[in-house]
Amino acid sequence: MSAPTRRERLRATTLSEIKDGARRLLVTGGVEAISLRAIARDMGMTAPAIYRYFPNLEALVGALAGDLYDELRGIIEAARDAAGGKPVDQLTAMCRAMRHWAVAHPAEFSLIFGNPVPGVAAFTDACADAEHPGARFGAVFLAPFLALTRGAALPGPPADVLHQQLGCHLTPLTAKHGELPIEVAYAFLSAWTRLYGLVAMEVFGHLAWAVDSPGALFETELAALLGQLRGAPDGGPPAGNGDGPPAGSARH
Amino acid sequence: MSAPTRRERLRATTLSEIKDGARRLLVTGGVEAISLRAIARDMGMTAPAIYRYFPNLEALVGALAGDLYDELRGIIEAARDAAGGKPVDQLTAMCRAMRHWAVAHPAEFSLIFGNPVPGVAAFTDACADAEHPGARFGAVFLAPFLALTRGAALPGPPADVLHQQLGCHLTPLTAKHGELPIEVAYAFLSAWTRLYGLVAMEVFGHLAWAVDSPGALFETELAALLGQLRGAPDGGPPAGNGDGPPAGSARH
DNA sequence: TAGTCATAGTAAACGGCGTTCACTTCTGAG
DNA sequence: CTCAGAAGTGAACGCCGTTTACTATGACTA
Repeated sequence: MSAPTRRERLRATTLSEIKDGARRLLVTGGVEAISLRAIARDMGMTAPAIYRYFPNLEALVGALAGDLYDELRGIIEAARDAAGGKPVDQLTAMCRAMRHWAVAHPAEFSLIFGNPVPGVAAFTDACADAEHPGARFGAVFLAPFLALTRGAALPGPPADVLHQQLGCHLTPLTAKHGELPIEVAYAFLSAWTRLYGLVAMEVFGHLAWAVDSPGALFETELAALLGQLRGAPDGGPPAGNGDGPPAGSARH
Repeated sequence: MSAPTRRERLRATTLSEIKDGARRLLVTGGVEAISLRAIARDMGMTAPAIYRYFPNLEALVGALAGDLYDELRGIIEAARDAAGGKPVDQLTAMCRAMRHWAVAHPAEFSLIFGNPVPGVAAFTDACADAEHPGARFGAVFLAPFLALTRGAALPGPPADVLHQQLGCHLTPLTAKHGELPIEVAYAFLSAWTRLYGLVAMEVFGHLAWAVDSPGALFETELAALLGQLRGAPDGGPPAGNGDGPPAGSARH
């Protein structure tokens, strides 16, 4: 298994060249610009040859989405590892890395976090249990979140109200991560949807009518969110020691 | 100007028939399923005839997006008007109406609130100042929001910190609505992005890995959000007197 | 009423697309 | 050396958006 044959090497390079071409088209023209004929043309091939590597266009787009999930997850994990040991700094760096990647790669972000595209939807549904890419994302954010909120007075309704309102509707989340207190699970989902809403609205252009520099709004919102989690009175910034600007004006 | 000629009447009906067909295709197959040839086929026409009504496919999709904006805005305004005079009840009803429409019409929601689609992006950029559809949406939510938060102790950083961090980056929003205190503008944007993130994640299927009944999470989150705005200690539900379920399990 | 003219529609065509099928070339294992 | 299978080609089918030339017809005017 150690020595790949010559054919296997050629196949691997061709496969990655196909996905590189697909991503180039995605970046320049959006999802609908990805076409087998254009990819093959850029490679000096003909379109039917791609069918030796993917059963159809949708499967190619799905595989591309999977690669993008892994890429973003790696970036976020790297930001976490470079942020020191304090959970609040780790979470801050991870959220900033997420936004930074999304703003720098809007087409890629749209592919994996926007409208379900046929290929991506199939890819998302196919691995719905343990290896779901969204679930792995959640797990990455969940660990420092748990560390941060351990023993803290979380915002939101008290546990009994949560049990009454949410009941067992969070089982898909709690079943994956052992015994997760319901107030922690709720606080995590609340924070995750807040982060998503902020980043997605910026990337999709739905914030341009109201905000001049979305980066500033993001930093303010991030500070408020992490401050609320720690029970702070919504005060100062969360120790922006890492790479991101504590109160800057990120450029798009 | 009162009596439209026969030709004008025919033209109007044909135009709405075209948009009806486009919407039908949008609902059944997503944005990429909208095709001039399919619309014309359903109408018993040929595709080039549609060019008498729209310069190209993108313009048709943009017009459809504009209609959907108006439809959703009308529904939200109706929910507001049916919710009585208390701002908190109005906001509750409006948020519920927004989610209800989004869940009931995922394709339409995706078209106007998801990834920028060529035609929709052009439509969105074209009227970027006063008549921006997102801006009119914001205005609809802004009025009861202002009434609710008047004199209340808003969550989030104090005004001086906001001035330092956000500075004049909120001018696109404040310039449209007179003198808007910066803490109100920030609280409004924070609430709006939270609502968007919650609804968009549910509609796009990005919440299925964690939550069983997104409706329950929505109700909990909505109660917490409105409770925070009123300065309440994150307690009881916000007087669900209207139509929506106070703690129900909305079906998808 | 007869004439004119813009309007609404058609048919044909062009290029691009995903996908299939028959066919050729070439690699690598026995 | 042989040969099965992998990789790639070319042609074709049906779909698509869009353009062009052309026709019928409703509406206004002399």
